[in-house]
Amino acid sequence: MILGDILKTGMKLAKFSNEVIAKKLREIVAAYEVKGEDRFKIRAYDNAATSVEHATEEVRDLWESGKIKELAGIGPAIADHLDELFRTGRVKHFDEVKKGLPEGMFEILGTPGIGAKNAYSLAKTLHLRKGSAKADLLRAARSGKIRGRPGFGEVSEKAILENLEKTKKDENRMSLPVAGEIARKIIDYLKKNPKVIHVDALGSLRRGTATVGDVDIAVATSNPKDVVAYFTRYPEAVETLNEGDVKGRIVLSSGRQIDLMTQKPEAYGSLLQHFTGSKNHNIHLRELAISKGLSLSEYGIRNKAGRVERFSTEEDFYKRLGLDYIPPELREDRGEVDLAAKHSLPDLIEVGDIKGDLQSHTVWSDGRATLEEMAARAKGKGYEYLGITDHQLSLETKGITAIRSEIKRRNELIEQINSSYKNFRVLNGIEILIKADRDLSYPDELLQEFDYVLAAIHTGFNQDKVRITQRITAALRNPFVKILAHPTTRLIGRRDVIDADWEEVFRVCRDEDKILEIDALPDRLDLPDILIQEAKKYGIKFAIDSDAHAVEHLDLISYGVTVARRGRLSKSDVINTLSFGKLKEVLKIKGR
DNA sequence: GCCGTTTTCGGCCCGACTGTTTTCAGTCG
Repeated sequence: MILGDILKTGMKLAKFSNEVIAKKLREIVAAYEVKGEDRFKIRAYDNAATSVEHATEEVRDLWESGKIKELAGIGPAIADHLDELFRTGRVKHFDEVKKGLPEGMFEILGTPGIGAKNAYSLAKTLHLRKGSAKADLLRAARSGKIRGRPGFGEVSEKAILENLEKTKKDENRMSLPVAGEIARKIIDYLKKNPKVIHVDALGSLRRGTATVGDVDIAVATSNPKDVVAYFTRYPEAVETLNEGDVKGRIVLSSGRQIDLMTQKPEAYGSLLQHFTGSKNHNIHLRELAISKGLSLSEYGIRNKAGRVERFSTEEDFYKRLGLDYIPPELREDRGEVDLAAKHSLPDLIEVGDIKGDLQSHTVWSDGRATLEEMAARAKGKGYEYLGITDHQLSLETKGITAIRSEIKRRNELIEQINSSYKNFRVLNGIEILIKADRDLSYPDELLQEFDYVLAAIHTGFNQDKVRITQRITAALRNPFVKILAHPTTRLIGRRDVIDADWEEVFRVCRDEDKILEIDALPDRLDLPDILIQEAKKYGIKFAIDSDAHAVEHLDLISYGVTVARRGRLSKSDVINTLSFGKLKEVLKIKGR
C-alpha cells in the first residue's frame, strides 16, 4: 500500500519519512524548473531536499520538538509548508505549484537522464497517466514512440528504456542503512518487552547485501503469542496483516511490510539460520545434510532416528553439520560451505580494525564541514589519521600558480592542526578526475605536491569497454596516483557499474602496486563484493573509505567494512588497518 | 527561498558531458 492510499483510507496519520519529504520537495523543484521560476528559489528547494535526505534525524521528530529550522536550508517558508504537511497531510502551496502540470511527470522524475524539462515534455506529449506513468513510458520506449520528439533521438530512447527497466527491477529494494534503521527501531521496541529474550534482523539485511528487499525480524521467546501481539502494537504500524500464534505481519506508514517470526529459545538458532539464508546457501546445506542422513528445516535437524534436534545457537547448528560457524555475510553459496568444512574460512575484518580514513571532503570542495571539524571527529573515533581528499580546483579558470599557492596554504593549515594533536595526523590528499580523454585533470607537477592521490571517474560512464579500461589503467600507471577511488562508479539503483575489463584493471593494479578503494557510501558500496573477492586473488590491497562529505558520514565506514567482509577480506588486506607509520610506507608519504 | 564575523538586503558555482542541435539545452555533480 502506498502513502496516498493510507491517507485516503483514513488510517492513522502517516508519519512522513525523510525520503517522502525529500521527494515532495524535489517535485516542487521540478515544477518550478518547468515553470521557469527564479533559479535561486529553485536552488533553495533543492538545497532543502538535499538537507532532508542527509538529515541524521527524522524531520518529523525535529518538527515535533520545534527544531525544524535547525536543519540547514530550511527557512521560514519551507518550515511553514512542512508544518502544514505534518498537521494536515498536504500542502496547499505545493498543490498550486504543481497545478497545470501533468501528474505523470512526477512519477518519471529521478529516472537517470530524465530531469524536469524532459519529464514534463514526455508526460505531456505521450499522455503519461497518473499511477502508471513509468509503465506508459516504458511501453512508448519499446515501441519507438520517443525518438523523433523534440530533443529525443534513438540514443536517448534506448537510454530511457534501459534505465526504466533497471529501476523497475530495483524500485522496491531499500538501501542498507534505510533497512537497517527500520530494523533498529523495531528491535529497540521489541527489546523493551521482557518476554523477548533475543531479537535479530533476518535475511539480506543480516547478510549485509547492498540492497534489501524486506525487513524480517526474529525473536526468541517462551511466550510467542504475547510477543506477536506486542509487535502488532508497534507505534509506527498503520495496519496488521497477520497476527498468529507464532508469527505476525504489520505495515508501516511507508507501506513497508514487516514480518516477525518467533521461536522458543532452545530452537532459536535454527530459526535464525533458516531465515537468514541465502536461499542458495541453505540449499547447499540441505544437500550436505542429506549426504549425512540428516534433514534440515527452520525447526532443527531431523536425524536418522527421525527425531528433530534443536539448536539454541547457529554455532551449534553449523557444528552439528561438521562445519565452522559461517558469518552471515558469507552465506551466498560461493564456496563458503566447503571452506567451513575444511576449517579454512577467512578471518574477516571488523570495524574495530580500522585505524583511519583515506577519502573525505571538506568545505574546500563539496563537503559540509571544515577541516578542523572533520579532524576532530576522526580523532574522536579513535583514528590515527584522516586523509582529506577534496576535489581539484579548475586548472582552466584558476591557473597553475593560484592552485599551487592554494595547496601550500592547505599544507600550512594541516601542519598547524597536526601540531595541535598527539598521535593523530591529517594527510593532504586529492581526488582527481580521470577525464574522458583519459588524461588526469592535474599535471604531475601539481600531483606531486600532495601526500597521495586518489583517481576517479566522474564522467563519460557510457564509453565502451576498451576506452574505459584504458582510462583506468592509464591512471593507475601514473606514478603519483596511489588509490583508484570507487572503481566501478555504480550508484545503487541508479547507475550501473561501468563496463571495464576488470581482470586487466586488476593486473595493472597489482603490477603498479596500487590500492583499490572500497567506498562505504551506502549508495555506492564500491567495489562490489564479488569484484573484491576477485581482486583479492591478485594479491591487491584495499582501502575502506567513508567518502565523507560531513562529520557524521565518517561513521558510514561500517557499511564499507560489511562489503569488505562479503568480499572475504581480512584485516591484513586493508591498508587503513595499519598504524600511521606503516601506512606512510605503503603510500610512500614523506614528512608528516 | 535561504542566509549572515559582509546580518534584514543582496548575493546565491558553474564546468563537463551528452545528444541533439547547427550553436545549444538539459542533466549531473
